[in-house]
Amino acid sequence: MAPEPPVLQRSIEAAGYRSTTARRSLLRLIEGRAEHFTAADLEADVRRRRLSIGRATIFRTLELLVDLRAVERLDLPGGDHAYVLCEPSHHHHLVCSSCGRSRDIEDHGLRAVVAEIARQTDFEIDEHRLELFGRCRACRARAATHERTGAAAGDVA
Amino acid sequence: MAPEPPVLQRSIEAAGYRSTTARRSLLRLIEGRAEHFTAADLEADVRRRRLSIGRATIFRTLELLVDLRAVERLDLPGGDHAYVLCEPSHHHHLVCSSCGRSRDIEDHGLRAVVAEIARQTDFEIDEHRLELFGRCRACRARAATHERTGAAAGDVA
DNA sequence: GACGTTACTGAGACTCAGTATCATCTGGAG
DNA sequence: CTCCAGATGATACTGAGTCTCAGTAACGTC
Repeated sequence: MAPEPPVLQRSIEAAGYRSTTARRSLLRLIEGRAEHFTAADLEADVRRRRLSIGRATIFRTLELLVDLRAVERLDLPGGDHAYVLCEPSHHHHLVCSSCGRSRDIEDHGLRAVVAEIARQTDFEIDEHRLELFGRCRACRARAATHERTGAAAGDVA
Repeated sequence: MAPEPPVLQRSIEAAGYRSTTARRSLLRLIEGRAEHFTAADLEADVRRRRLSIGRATIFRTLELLVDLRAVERLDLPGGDHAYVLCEPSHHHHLVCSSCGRSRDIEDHGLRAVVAEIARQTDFEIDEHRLELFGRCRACRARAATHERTGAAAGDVA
């Protein structure tokens, strides 16, 4: 939860893109988010802060960040799309379906599994995507507490 | 990999749903597809054969089949959704990005990887999705042949 | 076979994410 | 300061998927 430096902005500049007001604002908003968010969330954020940034620009910026691998687009179980800030290396995501936070996860033997599948099926696998959904420790703890104290079963969305 | 009997229809009936004309037609169309397909593909099919089935019904039927786990919805790398006919057990998909065919794949050690991730992150993982994309043997062979000549002795089907 | 219940249906309006177009603006190199 | 490609925002558009609702048909019962 450290207030991140403008790391996204540097990636953008390093890649030769212009540093514009719209982009800077969006990057700041995105960097402030711990959880995954949808394009609509981001748009709402923009409106709330009275920034005048067009919808198109929001999508363009997200696309840009996805290209730079600074943000990844993920497919939630419901079928919606969301974005998460992440490290620009190959990895996967573990998303807490209760609080929405996500964390990057490394290989953990997956590479071997994929290789094995490739061998057995005789496919040349050039892309794989693993997405995991569950509940993090904090959320489980919170749920347990609520149950015990008999707080009127408030489940969150 | 067998010339399917109306197995989908049986699932529908077994689950207590009605066997209607619209459903039967759709099921036949779906069972005739080896590759993954989008809702739009299916709709085009319907139109081509002059069947009068509403868009809503197409989506409703797909949803039904997804519920029955007879069909799975998958997220293609481009972000579109597609559906594939599949076994009603937990498994994953390996999709050939060249010919579009997909095949179900089993565990191959993935379960262990997921368990390991759960242990290390202290998440309670209740859903995971692995999708693999690549090129199947046949397509690789075909590509190689085309490169070498213009047409040669074809194996494959 | 006729009947009644109710699940299912098609048409079409609607929503909402994402894209395309285009006239205007602006960052930053020179 | 000048210049212009790259960026922007307004707006129209697209296309997937949903909702509604009046009408239809499947199927158990008599």
